[in-house]
Amino acid sequence: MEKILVIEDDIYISEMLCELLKQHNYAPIAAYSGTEALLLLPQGGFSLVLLDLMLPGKTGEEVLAEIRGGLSVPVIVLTARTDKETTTQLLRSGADDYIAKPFDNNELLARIDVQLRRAAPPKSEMAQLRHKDMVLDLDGFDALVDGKKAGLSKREFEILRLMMSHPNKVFTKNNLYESVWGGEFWGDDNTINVHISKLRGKLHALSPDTEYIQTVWGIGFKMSE
Amino acid sequence: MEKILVIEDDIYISEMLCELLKQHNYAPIAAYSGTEALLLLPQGGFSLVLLDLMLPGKTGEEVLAEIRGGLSVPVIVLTARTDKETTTQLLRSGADDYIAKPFDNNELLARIDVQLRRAAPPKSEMAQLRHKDMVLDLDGFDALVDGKKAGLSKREFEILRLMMSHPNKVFTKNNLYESVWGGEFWGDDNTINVHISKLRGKLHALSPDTEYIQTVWGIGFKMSE
DNA sequence: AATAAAGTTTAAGACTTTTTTAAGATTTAA
DNA sequence: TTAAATCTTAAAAAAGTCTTAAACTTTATT
Repeated sequence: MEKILVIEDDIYISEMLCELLKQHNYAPIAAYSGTEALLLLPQGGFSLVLLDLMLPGKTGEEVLAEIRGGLSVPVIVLTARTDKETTTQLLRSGADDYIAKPFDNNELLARIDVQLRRAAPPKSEMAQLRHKDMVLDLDGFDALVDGKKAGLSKREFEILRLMMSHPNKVFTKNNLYESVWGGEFWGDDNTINVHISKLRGKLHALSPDTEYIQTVWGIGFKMSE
Repeated sequence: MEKILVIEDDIYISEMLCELLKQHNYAPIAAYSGTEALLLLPQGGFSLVLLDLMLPGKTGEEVLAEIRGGLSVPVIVLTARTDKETTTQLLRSGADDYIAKPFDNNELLARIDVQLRRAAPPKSEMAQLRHKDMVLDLDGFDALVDGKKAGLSKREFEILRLMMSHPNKVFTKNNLYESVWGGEFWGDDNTINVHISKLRGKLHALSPDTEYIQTVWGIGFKMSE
């Protein structure tokens, strides 16, 4: 969950902000002065800073300058002054965005979204397949359930990739053998069964109550409904 | 010089924009319709898009959707509608920022600045990649662990640079060979293994207890978790 | 309910891939 | 041109995966 530092001296506004952020699944941390903010910031872990301009201790401008001196966290400034002079100056001095007080909750959330999306390391590719709560990471060659890795072997991964790219198809052993092993299927082969078993075992370890691979008796296997 | 695509059907505004951009050392390219923009975009090279919402051919919203479908170029929308509804929707649907028409030149320039700064991380930061306690110094062509140099060879450095720029991806030997050696991979080649081994040896000398490069059996290598 | 057929699981050995070492070939730098 | 560094090849050792086989379980059929 993304930690957001809320730098705002007005307790009423601060609480309102934190409440709003919590409701939208962020983890807000409140700082009530510029100095307090500068104490909290180096401990890191913040994905974004919401900064009120008028602060006791240090002004928002000073805080902004110090943040920009050493950190790359995105900063959205809350300001009552919306004249072009001020806002332009703000953007120039390192703010990533600003929003006028009083602000609209949805616009604030949208702007937070944009900054977080921007700041997030550019995911090289969203190369992934999904099935229920499992993600098959095609770059990482592994399956994940809420971030936990299954540790698939190559064959296991390839079976899953094949099946997940056609989630409604039932794969015969013949199908699987030809795609994954790349040869013709010799009827009396138990290899696939063993691999499916291992695969289920690894997925089961991540999420004991979910069935991912379904047996279709007399035919083969498919991804569960 | 940064190329900026100006998508605006009003010739007067378009020229004014291009003139402003030229004066500030950008290279503006004008598109006078959504369809024209979509023809120009794939040819790439644009650092930023200025998008008017009301367009002939395709609406701005459609153009925005198509851009977001495949490109990561930042988009600033020019809009006359500034109600929260519209602007929030814009940001949600992939715009990076918007500016109200008629706009203030300085504010526009500031916002362009912000987006370009965001899109192209500052070079000082670009000049290094980090992984655990190791820093890959792209200027110095070497890896460092608390200031100590690994003394990488060219190939070793390039392997590490490739892998560290996609820290979650598993690189097959094919991947590595094609990127680092620049040719096609000849399956029975042990060269990469030897280089990885040497590389690990040098990193190990700097930090004996840290694993930097992880083997993914049957597939390839990746940066360790 | 008994039987046959199909699927599942386990464990051990076969097999493949990776690691390491060392020597020879090639490239780079002085 | 020579010396040094780097790269490639080769081979043996180490590590991990895959297949086989056998015992067990579930499902379908008579």
